[in-house]
Amino acid sequence: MTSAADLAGLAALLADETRAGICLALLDGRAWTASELAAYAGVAPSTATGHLHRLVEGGLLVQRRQGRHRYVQLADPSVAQLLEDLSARFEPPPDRTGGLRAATASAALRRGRTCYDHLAGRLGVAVTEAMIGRGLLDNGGGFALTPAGRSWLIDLLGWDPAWPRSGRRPLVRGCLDWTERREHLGGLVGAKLCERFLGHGWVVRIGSGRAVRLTAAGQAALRDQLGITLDGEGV
Amino acid sequence: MTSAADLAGLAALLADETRAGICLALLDGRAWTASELAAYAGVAPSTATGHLHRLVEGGLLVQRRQGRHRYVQLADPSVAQLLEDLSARFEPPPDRTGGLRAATASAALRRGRTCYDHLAGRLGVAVTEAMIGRGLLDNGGGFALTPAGRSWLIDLLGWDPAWPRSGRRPLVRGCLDWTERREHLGGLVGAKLCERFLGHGWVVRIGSGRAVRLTAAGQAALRDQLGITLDGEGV
DNA sequence: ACGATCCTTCGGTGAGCACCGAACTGTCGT
DNA sequence: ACGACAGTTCGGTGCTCACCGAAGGATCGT
Repeated sequence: MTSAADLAGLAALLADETRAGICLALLDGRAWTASELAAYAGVAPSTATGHLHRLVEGGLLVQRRQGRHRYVQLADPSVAQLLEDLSARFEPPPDRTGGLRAATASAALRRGRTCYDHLAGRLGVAVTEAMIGRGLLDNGGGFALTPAGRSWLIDLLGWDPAWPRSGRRPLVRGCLDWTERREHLGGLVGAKLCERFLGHGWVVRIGSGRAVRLTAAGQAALRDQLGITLDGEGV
Repeated sequence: MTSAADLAGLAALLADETRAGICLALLDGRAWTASELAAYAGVAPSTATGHLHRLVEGGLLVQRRQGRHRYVQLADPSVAQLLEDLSARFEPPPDRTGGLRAATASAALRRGRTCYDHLAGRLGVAVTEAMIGRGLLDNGGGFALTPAGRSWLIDLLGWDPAWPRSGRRPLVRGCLDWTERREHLGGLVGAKLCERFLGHGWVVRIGSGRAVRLTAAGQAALRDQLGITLDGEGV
């Protein structure tokens, strides 16, 4: 028997626009630092500290301290699921053939989607895993780029990851995928890859959401570049 | 793209303990009057009025005016789903074998569960439908008990529904089942039946949530008493 | 050792809001 | 027509809480 106080307490965590914004930002699966989130939400660092404490206390977020940084992240794929369920009430009505459409929409999301600015879902995970051994090193809990990976990226993107970078965003970063329960590739390289995939029409967005579909050109490119075969399909 | 303000606004509706309690009460699918809810939540009628306005405005509840009464009800099965998703975070962890377990858990809920204090799901609907024509009258949108139904209950429960009752809770009441999209039996009789089913071990709770499972004894009882056959199973 | 950076703790301020009682409107029963 | 009852509107009160700036760790780079 769940008490009303429990439910109210959980809801109160999301009832503030700043905290809600923080949670939505974290929906990308990345771990953000406290000040990144403060800047993103447009509040003072001291204010963000308080919010993060409440969210961690409430079990929605987990934190990891690393030197003088405090990284926070959604606690659990179920939290992401919850946030997406809540957000789903605002998306344009799924309408038309109701249940079926909803089911195929969620299937499409599992198949492929953007996560923040990189690829996720089965597509994102497949690309990531194909890159492992082709230039991406998976050293348990983190990714790294080998020289071979660097030249592969230069060939594919015409972009050298070793170029001096402005921001401090890491080149490669693991990002937990909550439909696949595996990591996919985030970070600057993940974003560049996604940009190129979209730019070349290898994947196209389905509607206005985050779901993407692999095109025929994309299938060919994946076969040539990474030696993997995926069917685009569906809807 | 869902804005943080939307999410915060939705969450704020549930972030108050009184409103949360009202929504949980309405999880039984019944339509309550404003003063019933005020009494239930322990606040003044004027306070309840305000809360109900906000909840209706926010789309979580719908209202129906009938004479001097104002009946409110969850707007939609998806609202009930949302409330259950949120509440699920407080039930002891379903754990073990993760994803599969989650799928079977939701299947178990569809199969049989308690709804407030009576039976719901396929089990609840099957029992209700078997009782129709055996003493339960379905006069479109409401149930009523015939004399035959009364003696059936006396035989089965050793409890006479015609006894003077303390509260004002109706004897029988239809309760919309959002997995079956049919009505099942609520009210005092529904509660007594559920109590007896549990007390006799005809159904047992699965874990500590609301899901229940029909036992072998329960299958026999349903066959003898109502002439229906259901398989218990799963998990 | 030094300053820069990240984060935290601590008052203080202001707005929002949950609550009530009292007065009012509408509906029902007799 | 009358009182009883369901619900509403309207001030007024008090608490919670989001926010900031200033000051104080803690850690990093040099």
